[in-house]
Amino acid sequence: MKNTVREPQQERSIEKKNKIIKAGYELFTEVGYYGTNTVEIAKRAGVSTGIVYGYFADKRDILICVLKIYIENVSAPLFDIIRSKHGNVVLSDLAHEILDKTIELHEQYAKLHNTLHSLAATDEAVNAEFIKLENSITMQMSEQLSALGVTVENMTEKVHLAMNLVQSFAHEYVFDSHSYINYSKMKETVCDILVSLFN
Amino acid sequence: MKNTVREPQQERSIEKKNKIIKAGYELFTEVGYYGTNTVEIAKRAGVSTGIVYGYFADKRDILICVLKIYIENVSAPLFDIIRSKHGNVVLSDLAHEILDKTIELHEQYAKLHNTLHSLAATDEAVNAEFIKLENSITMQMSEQLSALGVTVENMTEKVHLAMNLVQSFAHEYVFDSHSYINYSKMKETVCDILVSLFN
Amino acid sequence: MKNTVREPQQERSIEKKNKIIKAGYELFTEVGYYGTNTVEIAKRAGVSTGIVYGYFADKRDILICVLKIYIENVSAPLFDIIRSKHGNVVLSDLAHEILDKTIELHEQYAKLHNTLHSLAATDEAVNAEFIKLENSITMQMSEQLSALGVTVENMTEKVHLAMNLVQSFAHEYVFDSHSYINYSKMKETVCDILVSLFN
Amino acid sequence: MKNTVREPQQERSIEKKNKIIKAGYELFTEVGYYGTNTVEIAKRAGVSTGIVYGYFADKRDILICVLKIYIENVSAPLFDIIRSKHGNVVLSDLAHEILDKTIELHEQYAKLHNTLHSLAATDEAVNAEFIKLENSITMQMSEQLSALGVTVENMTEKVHLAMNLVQSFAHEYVFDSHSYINYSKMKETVCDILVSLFN
DNA sequence: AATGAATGAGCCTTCATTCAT
DNA sequence: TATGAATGAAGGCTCATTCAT
Repeated sequence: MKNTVREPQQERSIEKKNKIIKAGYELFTEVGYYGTNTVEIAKRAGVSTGIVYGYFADKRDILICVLKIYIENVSAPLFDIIRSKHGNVVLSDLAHEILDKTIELHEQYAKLHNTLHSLAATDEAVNAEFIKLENSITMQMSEQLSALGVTVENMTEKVHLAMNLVQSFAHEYVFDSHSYINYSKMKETVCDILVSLFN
Repeated sequence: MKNTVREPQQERSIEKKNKIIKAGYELFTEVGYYGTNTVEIAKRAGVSTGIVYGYFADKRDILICVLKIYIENVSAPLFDIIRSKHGNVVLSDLAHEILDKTIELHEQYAKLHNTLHSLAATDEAVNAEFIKLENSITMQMSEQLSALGVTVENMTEKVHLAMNLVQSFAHEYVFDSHSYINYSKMKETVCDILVSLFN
Repeated sequence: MKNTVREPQQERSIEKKNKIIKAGYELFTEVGYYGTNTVEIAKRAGVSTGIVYGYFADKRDILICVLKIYIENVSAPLFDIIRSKHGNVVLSDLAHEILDKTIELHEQYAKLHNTLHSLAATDEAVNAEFIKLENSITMQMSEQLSALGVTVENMTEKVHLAMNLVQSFAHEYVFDSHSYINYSKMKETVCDILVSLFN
Repeated sequence: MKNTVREPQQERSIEKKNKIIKAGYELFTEVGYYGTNTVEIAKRAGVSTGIVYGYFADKRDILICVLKIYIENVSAPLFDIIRSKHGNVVLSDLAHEILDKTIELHEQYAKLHNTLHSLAATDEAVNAEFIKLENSITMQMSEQLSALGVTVENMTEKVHLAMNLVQSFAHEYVFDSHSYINYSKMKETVCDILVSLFN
C-alpha cells in the first residue's frame, strides 16, 4: 500500500516535476546533497513539500533525475562535436575543440559534477550511470574516429585514456588549484599527447 | 574555554585514539562519512561515546585525522620510489614501477579515497589537504627527474599530467568498470605516453 | 537560510503554539528551565518534538515567549488599576488596592516569576525584559499620580521604591516564609510607608 | 556501598576542599551554576576531577557550601555594624551606615547572589538557607534596636521591611538599571523611610 | 493533485559521576 | 588520598517522510 510515484502525463505536471529537478539541481550544486533538505527543494521549486513525494520516491530519486540531466547536458555537446566531423580531420584541431568544449562544460558543471561523483562511492546506481556515460562517450568517439579514417591499435583503450586526460585537465584548468602550473602550457601538452596517441 | 581535546601522551591513550581513527577509517570506507555516526565509531573502536570527544573536537575532526593518515599512506610509497632512483634510470621502468605501486595503493584505498575526495567539494580543509598532496608529489617528482638528468620543457606541467593519467588509470584498473577495455593493453599505452612525455 | 520559524496565521496553528507555550509555562514553573526538556514540553503540549521547532527557534525562544506572556499578565492588572483612578484618590485606598492585586498576582505567578527572574542573571534579553517592565510600571504610575494631583519631590524615585516595597512584601506574604512575622501587621506598615511617601 | 564524603581533618585536605569551594564560587559567579561544569571546577581548583567527589557528594553539594560561605560573607559585616552600636544612636547615621555597607557588599556579591537566589526556586535547601539568613538578620537587628532604646510597634515586621527595602535599593544602585532614576536622591529617600519607620 | 503542518527516529554532543590505577 | 580517562544517559535539534484536509 506504499505511495506510488506518479508518472506525470499532463503538461502542468511535467512542468512541476521539472521545477523540482531544477531546484534540486541548483541546491545540490550550491550546498551538496547532504547540505540540501527536501523542504528547501520544494520551496525553491515553488511547490509544496508533500507533492515532491508525488513525483519522486524519495530524496535520492531526485538526485538520480538530476544526475541523468547532468549527464545529458555534458554528453550532448561532446557528441555533437564528434558527429559533426566528416572527411579529413586535422587531429590537433579536433583535440583543441574537444578540450575547449570540455573546459566550458566544466566551468558550468564542475561543482555539481563533484557532488554527484562523490555519491558514486556509496550509491551503486549513481556509479552505474557514470560508467554508462563513459562507455557511451568512448564507444561513439571510437567509432567516429574509425569512420574518419583514424586507425590505431587499441582504439578504445586510447580513446578512454584520452577522455580521462581531457577530464583531468579540464578539472585542473577550471579550479586552477596549483599556483606553479602554467595552464596554457599544460593545455598544449595535453593536445600533443592526444595527437600522438592517434597518429 | 569549553572542553578541549586531550593530546594523548601515554601509550594507552595513543592506542585508543588510533582505535577510534581506525574505526572511523573503516566506517567511512564502508558506508561513507554521512552513513557513519559517532556512536557507531565508538562501538567499533570499543570505547564509549563520550571519550571520542576527549580525543577529537567533533566528528569532522576524526575525518581530518583519517584523511591525514590516508595521505601519508598513499604518498609515502610513491616518495620512496622517487627517492630510490640514482644514476641512469630507464624511464619505462620507472613508469612501470610507479604504475604498479599506484594500482596496489588504489586496491587498498580506493573506496576511502572516493569518500574523502567527495568531501573536498564542501570542506575547504579537506580540499586543501588534497591539493597539498598533489603539490608535494608533483614537486618531488619534478626535482628528482631533473636530478636524474631528465630535461624537458614544462616539467611540472608534464609531471602533473603524468600523475593525473596514472591516477585515472589506476582507478579504472582497480574498479575494472568497463568490460570492453583490455586493461593490460591500456597499461602499456599509459607507459608509452609517460615515456614519450619525458623524452 | 536554515529552517525558519512559522508565524502561525490559522487558528489551529495559533492554538497549537499556545499549547506549547502553556506547556513550557507549566514545566518552567514546576521544575525550572533547566529541569525541563523539549521532549517533555512537546509531550505535555500533546504535539511532536519536531513541530516545537516549527513554532520556536529553540528552547530559549519558548522561554522568551513565556516571559512575555508572564509580563503581560502581571502588568496589565496593575495598569488597569492605575488608569481607573480619576478625580480625588485616597492614597491609602490606592495603596491597599495595589497591594491586594500584587499579592493576588504573586499567588498565581510567584514560582514562575522566580524561575524567569533567575535567568535574567545569564540572559541579557530576559534581563532587558524585566527592566522594561519596571520602567513602564514606574513611568505610568508616576504620570498617573501627577495627573491625580499628587505632587512630591523625586516622584519617579519614590514610585520605584514603592513598587519595590510592594513586590518584596507580596513575595513574603505569598511564601509566608518567616514564622515570626505577622503579615497583616506588616501589610499595614507597608501601606503607611506608601502613604507617607506621597503625602 | 555508595561513596561517602570525607570530612577532611588534615590541613592539606581542608585547604584542598577550600580551593574547590573557591573555584566553584568563582565559576558560579562568572557563568552561573548551569554554565559551570565539574571538570572546570576541578581544573580551576588545581585538583583532579575525581577528588572533587571525595570532598563533595555531588555538584549541588559544592553549591551548598558556596552558598554558606556567601551567607557568612554578606551577613558578618552587617552583624558587625549592628553589634557595634552602644548608647545613643542617631537612626539616620545607622541607616546610612547599613545602606553603604549593603551597597558595598552588593558590588562584590551581586552576581553570585543572583545565581544562588535563582536556585532557591527549585532547591528547597537553598531556599531554606536564604530564609534562615533573613531570619537571623531580622532577629539580631530587632534585638539590638530594642537594646538601643528604640521602641516601636511591630518591630520585627518593620525591621524585615527595612531590610527588604535596603536590599532592593542596593540591587538597583549597583546595577544602575534605570536611566531615569537619580540614585543619590533615591538613597536619601530610603534613609528617610528607614528613619521614619523607627521613630 | 496539492498542501504544509506534523511526525518521530536519529544525530551530534555534553557532562555528572565512576573507576582502574 | 589522588588522578584523569572513561562512561553512557540525556539533551537539543534536524529532516526525510507522512497524512489530514
